[in-house]
Amino acid sequence: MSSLVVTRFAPSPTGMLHIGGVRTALFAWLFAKKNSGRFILRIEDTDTDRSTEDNIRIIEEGMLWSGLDWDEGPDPQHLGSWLGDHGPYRQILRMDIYKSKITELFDQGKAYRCRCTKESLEERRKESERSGKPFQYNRGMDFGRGCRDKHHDDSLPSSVRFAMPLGGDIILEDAIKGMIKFPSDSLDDWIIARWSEPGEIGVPTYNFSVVVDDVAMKVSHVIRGDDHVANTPKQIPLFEALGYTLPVFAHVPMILGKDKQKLSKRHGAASITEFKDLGFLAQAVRLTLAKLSWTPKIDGKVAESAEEEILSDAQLIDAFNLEDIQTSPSVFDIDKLYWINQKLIMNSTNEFLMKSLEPFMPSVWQTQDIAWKNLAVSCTKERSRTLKEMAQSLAFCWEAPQIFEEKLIIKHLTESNRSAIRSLNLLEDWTPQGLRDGLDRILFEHKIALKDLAQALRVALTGGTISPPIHETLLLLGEEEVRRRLLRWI
RNA sequence: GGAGCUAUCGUCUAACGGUUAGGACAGCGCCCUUUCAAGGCGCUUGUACGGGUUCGAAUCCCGUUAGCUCUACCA
Repeated sequence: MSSLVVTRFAPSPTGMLHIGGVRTALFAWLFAKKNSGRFILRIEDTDTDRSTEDNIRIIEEGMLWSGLDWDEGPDPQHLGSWLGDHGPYRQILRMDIYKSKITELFDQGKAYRCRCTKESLEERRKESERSGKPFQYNRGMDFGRGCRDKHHDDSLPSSVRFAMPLGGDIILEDAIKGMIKFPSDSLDDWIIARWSEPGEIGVPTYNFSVVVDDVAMKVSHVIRGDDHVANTPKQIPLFEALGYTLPVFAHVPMILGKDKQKLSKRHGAASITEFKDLGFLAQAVRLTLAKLSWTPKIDGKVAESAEEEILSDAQLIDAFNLEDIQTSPSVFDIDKLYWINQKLIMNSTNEFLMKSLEPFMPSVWQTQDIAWKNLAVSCTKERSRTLKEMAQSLAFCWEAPQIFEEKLIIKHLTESNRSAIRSLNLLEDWTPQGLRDGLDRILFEHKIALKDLAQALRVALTGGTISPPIHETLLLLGEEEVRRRLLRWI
């Protein structure tokens, strides 16, 4: 029995990677890193209707973009092959293992064939509900009416149920939530394998395969969403029936939207791809998510200033521990993400930003020389919350204004400002220093203030009143383009 | 209906049972200023409710209310 920490993220391929899933994965990832353990990505695709290759790809790409790399799981380089020794990491490919475990349970009398049809179950459910009781298979007024003691063989179609303990409590020792007690009689004999033809064992359900896989993959810490708390008392007796020792369970609180409902598309972005397309940095997403329901303590202290809120991955990993995670859910506030993203952009190197900006830029971006890109990035990195905004604030470089608002023309392109613009048009020295001197001279000669000339130039050159500082705006456009755009105003 | 979880500014959160209930985001105001930002300074707003325990409760206990999760041959 090794003491190696192994965590896993086990999403089902539903067509998108949800931000809440990423947060859960992040905690599992941080915990593995913190303890020099291993992190597994496993695909839970026992619901064959929803699981497609494309949907699995979406999960892999989302995880990769988020920077949550896995030690075991699908090999992103080679489709269909696996990283790690406990594969395959798709449940649909592990049927043989599940079936052999179910056979084991049969042999020990801990599982049984159930011939109750959906129709008869539905009828009993209604009967229970009519008398104000919830329906539980082989519990309450349904007790003794099922197949538990009938010892059915597989000669007829059947599903498979797990014989849950009767009476007493099931205790969950949760690393985050503490001890939680569930009365056994609030549960029932649940289905572990779906309906199947005679002689067969059907496709196992989630609660069964998750237990078998977590043990087979030597998962030491099951870190998952709060929505699984109520599943755990079903799973605990199954671990025991299979002779397994229990992993450590840690249920992390949910992430809610502004209306305190589970976060979804209705709240704006919910899938990780949307955050990427909005121009957020993966690190900003990680930091923001990490700080929901968890407060990192650096040297035993929580952040006491804005600067201390901005933490590196290394600091996150170093500070991480399960005990500090909150037990209450938290609302996802995209404003905080915007703020963190902006801070991170400001702190980023120009080189990193140049590269990160590529997907948001027109193709001409790639052909610009390094000095120009450096200038472009350095004069916009403090004025953009996202990469997308950064790209937008540089759009004037390749998009000459087509229309000019009358109001702006009247206000800024006055005769005196235009005469200064005419002088600018005659400037010869377009080196940064030459331009600076030239502008100073023009301001002096025309007796106008920099802010007036700057605004007039912004309108003339970009069609708007917002652009990088005016020297940089001129330099980015370049002598030739500036002259071209000034033509109609002189 | 049953089982479970949760409850501090609008949001994220801090607070050995003793603090003027602290910080961050957002909002607002002022300063700086070449537009927009960034930066600086300041302000507004909070312990869900009701009972206990205690010299003393945001903190411990009970109840209420509200929200969420599970209650599937979904995961």
